[in-house]
Amino acid sequence: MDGHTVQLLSMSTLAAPAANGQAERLAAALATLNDQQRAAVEHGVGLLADDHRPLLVIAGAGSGKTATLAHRVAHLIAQGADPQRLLLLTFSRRAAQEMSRRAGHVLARVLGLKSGSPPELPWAGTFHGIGARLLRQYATQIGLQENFTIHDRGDAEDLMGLVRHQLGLSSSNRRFPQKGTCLSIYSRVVNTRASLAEVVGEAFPWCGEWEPELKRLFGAYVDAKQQQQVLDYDDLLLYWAEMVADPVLGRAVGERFDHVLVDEYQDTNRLQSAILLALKPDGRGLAVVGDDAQSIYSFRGATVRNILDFPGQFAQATPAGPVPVSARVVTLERNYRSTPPILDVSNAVIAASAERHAKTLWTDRPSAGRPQLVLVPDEAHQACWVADRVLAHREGGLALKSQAVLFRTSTHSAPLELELARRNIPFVKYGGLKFLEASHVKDMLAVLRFAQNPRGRMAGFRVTQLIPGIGPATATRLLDAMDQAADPQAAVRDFVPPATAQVEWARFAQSYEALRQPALAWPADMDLVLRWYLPHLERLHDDADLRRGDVEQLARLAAGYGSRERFLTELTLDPPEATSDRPGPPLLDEDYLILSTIHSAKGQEWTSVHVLNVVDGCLPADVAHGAHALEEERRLLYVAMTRARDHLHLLVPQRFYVTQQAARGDRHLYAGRTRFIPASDVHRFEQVTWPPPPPRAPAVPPPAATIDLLSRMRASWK
DNA sequence: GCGGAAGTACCTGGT
DNA sequence: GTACTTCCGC
Repeated sequence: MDGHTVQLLSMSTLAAPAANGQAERLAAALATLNDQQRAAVEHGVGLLADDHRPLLVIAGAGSGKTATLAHRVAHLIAQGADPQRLLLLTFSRRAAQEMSRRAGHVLARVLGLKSGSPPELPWAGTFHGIGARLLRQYATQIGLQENFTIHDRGDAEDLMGLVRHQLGLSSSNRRFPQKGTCLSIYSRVVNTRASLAEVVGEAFPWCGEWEPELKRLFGAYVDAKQQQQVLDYDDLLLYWAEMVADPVLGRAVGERFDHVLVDEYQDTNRLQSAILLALKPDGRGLAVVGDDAQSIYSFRGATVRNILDFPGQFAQATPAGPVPVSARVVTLERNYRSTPPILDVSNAVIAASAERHAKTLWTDRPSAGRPQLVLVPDEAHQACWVADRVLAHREGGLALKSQAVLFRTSTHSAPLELELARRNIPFVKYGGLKFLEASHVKDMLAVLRFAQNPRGRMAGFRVTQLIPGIGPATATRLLDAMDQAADPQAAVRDFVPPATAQVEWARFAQSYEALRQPALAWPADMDLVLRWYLPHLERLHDDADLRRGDVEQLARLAAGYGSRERFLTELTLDPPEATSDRPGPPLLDEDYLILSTIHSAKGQEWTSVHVLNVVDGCLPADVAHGAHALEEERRLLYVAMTRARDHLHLLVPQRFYVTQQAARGDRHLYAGRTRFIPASDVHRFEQVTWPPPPPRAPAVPPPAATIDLLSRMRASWK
């Protein structure tokens, strides 16, 4: 446990609420809130402590949601709550960091701490991150080994693919769903707690004929994971949910926390709400915050029903038996972020939404110019225009960091990235291709994971095949031998490789032995892995130089973690955003433009926001079929627009080259403005066409002289 | 059984 | 453009 926490604990327990000016500082902090925010902060705390109802805060975009949660945390602790018994859950890593930072800030102020020591909340994190921590702590009670490793999406897909192959479902004359699709179906079943039949019927109707095979596949997939002591992302929630569903363990875990606060509740799924309900069946100490208009993760099984159903889920014990208790609901509608014209267009977009909580944001910010709807010929011009505007804003005194460019799909920013690089405008991109997806990074991590958990076959399979002369068959023979051995390491030592692989095998076995030494002090592991892997990297890749940079970057990253286990877990749950093949992330103190997918932008705000490709086919994405999916696309546009404080620019490229076509293809289509901004709403925008239609070129009279060019051409061959 | 070559189907969002 | 499969020579 770190020093901050201990310090906090003693301060809050020793200090009576009124001591040393704390009450005044708390009152001053609360005075910065509006009535609704204060109601959310004070509910069930201090003088209102006998109100035990759970709390639901419906918080519109820019309504000070994070500030409200942060103040509630500070208020709780100032009133004597133990920070170590406070569980603060978010669904994304970025949101968790922001929440911790903000809460720590308010807390430091209220408790009168020196600004140099920002207090930390030990149990603030994502559902998945907290789940991983709890499962490791209770591993032995639930039949897991403490050294279990975690599969990211790629590993999980590969394992699914392997099992799919083993069951004979992969021969190409059968059109069985791809491994990625299989994993999506499986994941959805787990996260929505629905039956396979329901999920296939509703979300994957084209896979209906394969239901019995899918069931068999998923059973084998679960067996494989258990055999290997690996958990996938879904397991972090599933095992947590199953653990707390047990009355004894559920009570034990639930009683560790006096208060449970959940951010972005509209993006939680059934499994997550089941966890909360099991932790706090009477709702005491439970507070959730969300906005149904910003629900954009239904592809991950999130459901707005969690918010809608929240008020009626709880029962509290009384002498006469359990009595249903309804949640206190507080709605935050006042927007502190955007100018009235931005709010106006955002409200217009979401007003057409089919089903939603009636809620209209208002602000008393002074009015300003209308948002721009910018017509450009194509994506190249779009990139040019955005780069121009970004620079113009910066000339006007607006730092790059206060500006963001948002887009539906990671690839949409490619032309812009080129243009920015060309003009030397630094930027950082969020979302999209990950560092961890590069094959050389995967190789390195697989070695570490194989050392951490010798029963993890995916890691072992990958690593051993790096050795020349060892292919799938030999790798399988090794892993089988390890499976059957009481001591897997002995199986490595005794393994007899094919003759062609002998030298390299010995080199590997030696490194593996060293990596398995308990005395090995992290991050010394990294040096061992590097020494073994670099020769393979050189041999396997033409662009080894570039890749070596990534691998060394990974080694530097490793030094920042306390142990191999921490490194692997944290890296899987919190992957670094970018590979270093691009100009590279600028230093932290530099100024840089933000590029982000709309999904990754949630909860953020910028003074100026550009949204790319606001055309049908991109937003809504053309893969979004069905009314349900379309509504989610609408909310995506709403989320994008409500990120803007002062300037909002929506870009509409008219001609759109079709990606995913043969090289040199020039298929394109003429896209239309997104259907979410109908003609009747266009007047709310300032309309811009760029470049402006060129003025007619003045006619130039042809010169009088003429030459016989054609005969000269013929003459040159004679 | 391995590894390279050739052919083919896919392509969102994030833990 | 990539990832995965099949094919073929060693």
